[in-house]
Amino acid sequence: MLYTQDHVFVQGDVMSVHLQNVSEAEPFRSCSHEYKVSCDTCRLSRICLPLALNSTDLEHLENIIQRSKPLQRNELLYHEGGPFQSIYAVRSGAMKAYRTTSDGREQVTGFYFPGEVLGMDGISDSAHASSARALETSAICAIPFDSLEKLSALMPGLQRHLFQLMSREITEDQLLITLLSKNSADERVATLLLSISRRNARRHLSASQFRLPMSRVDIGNYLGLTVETISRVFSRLQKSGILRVDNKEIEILDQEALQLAANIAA
Amino acid sequence: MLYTQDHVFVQGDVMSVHLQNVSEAEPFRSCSHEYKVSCDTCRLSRICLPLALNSTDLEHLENIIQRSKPLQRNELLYHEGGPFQSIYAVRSGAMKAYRTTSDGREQVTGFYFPGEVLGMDGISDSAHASSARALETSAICAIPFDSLEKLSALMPGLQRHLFQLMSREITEDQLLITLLSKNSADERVATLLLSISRRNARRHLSASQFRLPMSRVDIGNYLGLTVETISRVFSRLQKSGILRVDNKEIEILDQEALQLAANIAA
DNA sequence: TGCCTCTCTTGATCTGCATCAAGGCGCTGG
DNA sequence: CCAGCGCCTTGATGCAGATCAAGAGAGGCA
Repeated sequence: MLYTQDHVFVQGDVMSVHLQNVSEAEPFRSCSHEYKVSCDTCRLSRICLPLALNSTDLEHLENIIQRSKPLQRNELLYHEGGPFQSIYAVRSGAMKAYRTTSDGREQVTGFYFPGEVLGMDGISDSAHASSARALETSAICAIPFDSLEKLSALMPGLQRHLFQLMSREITEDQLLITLLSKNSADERVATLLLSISRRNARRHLSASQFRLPMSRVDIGNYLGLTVETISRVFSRLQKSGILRVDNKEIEILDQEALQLAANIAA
Repeated sequence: MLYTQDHVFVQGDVMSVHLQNVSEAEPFRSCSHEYKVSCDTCRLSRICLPLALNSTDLEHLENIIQRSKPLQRNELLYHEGGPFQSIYAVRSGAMKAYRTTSDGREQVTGFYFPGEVLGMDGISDSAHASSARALETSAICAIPFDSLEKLSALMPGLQRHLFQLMSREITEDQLLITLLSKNSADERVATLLLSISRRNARRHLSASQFRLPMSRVDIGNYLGLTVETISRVFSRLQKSGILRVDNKEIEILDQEALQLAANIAA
């Protein structure tokens, strides 16, 4: 129905095709020279792995990280039920994670920007509990989890960092739960915009002007609202002078008013 | 949270004793002989600590676990913003976890029954991101996290179980997100009842008859609904012959119909 | 024993968002 | 260049659940 459109159109088939073809299906298995990047030259390392790792430790970590050619828009990174092997760090682009309900609808559970890590929900039973798809062309680092486990037993800082990363994911999910349970449509949208704004700032990008990588459908899905409502909220916020909206281009004109509109805990 | 029924759990339910002395403020700081219990005699160990730990490992784990006198109904176990020191396993009774929004309202983020572990949201920044309160008289095992970290670096099985435990929490939060975002009042309530039923079954209690430890207010809060709606849904489910409701006593008369009413992915 | 308070239930009404419907804009490919 | 399809916007209407209101139980305590 409403939410199925971009989902019906491909996935399953494309994925199974990919699964037959080694290089496509397991893009991270063979990392070629061309995508070689190292953590210590990565501009995101401060965000992505803010470990107090010494250089030998960092080298060990780098040795297990795999990179592949970038994912194109709408390409799947992993899918629900598929074998869990790695967690993933976004290097560039943007991803969405979602699960599919029994009646075939999607629930978007999160958006992931450069420096952020996804895929940790697959650890508990060795299968991914959600799917992840590129919202635009995206470069991803895959970190094989079994190697990571072994390494982190040897490197206390890494172990702690992993626990913290997962704990943060829990905290953020709880914030979303609260948002869905207690806040109005306007508040939800305002909160999402502020979240994106903050995450941009963390990467030294503009906190007030950015392009949304996701569609209105995805936003609505994530926030438990319909496309129409998202569209109306954007119009409303624009009319009241808080935002300038031009399709996916957003400019926050009045940060304080937006914060007020979000009306949530810190 | 929802859907926890058949997972593998980790931790420690059980436990041992020790500690130095007691105060109301830090109930676990001090604990005495009287609360001595050991993991290997705990009826919940299969649920709480299904580790393939050998007896030496188990002994090590037990040595770090602290127990105190039971919490009374409405007593706080930890509170939002308070220093994070331990994660907690419920031995008996029931707990709720919740966060407080900026405008002072509560959002219940989970209910925890014997054998289940809570408090992991505090790891990321050394302060609890939520509060936890006893719904009834409850016995709790505290597991100091720094000791647990050190132990788990030495015991690969323990490390893995911790990762799995946290991953499971993420997965369950995502199911709640989906429930709040996509399901009707009836579906939400039915899903919660089924979740509680399954978790009872896991502890070899009746899956069809039980007493809800939480109030209608807490249920509504957790499910993003008002008390009145919860009450009406209970009445409706009773009228249709699916439940027998007598205040907090619930009997599931038609499991299949309830499952149908829940209408969610497995 | 009876009062007080807290929790739950039920009814009446209101409202925010979903749903239904229609049209516009901006790609992309012929 | 236009056709067609995604994607977005806007308007009209409907409905699930919130809100408001009023009692009824049930437990704690004097």
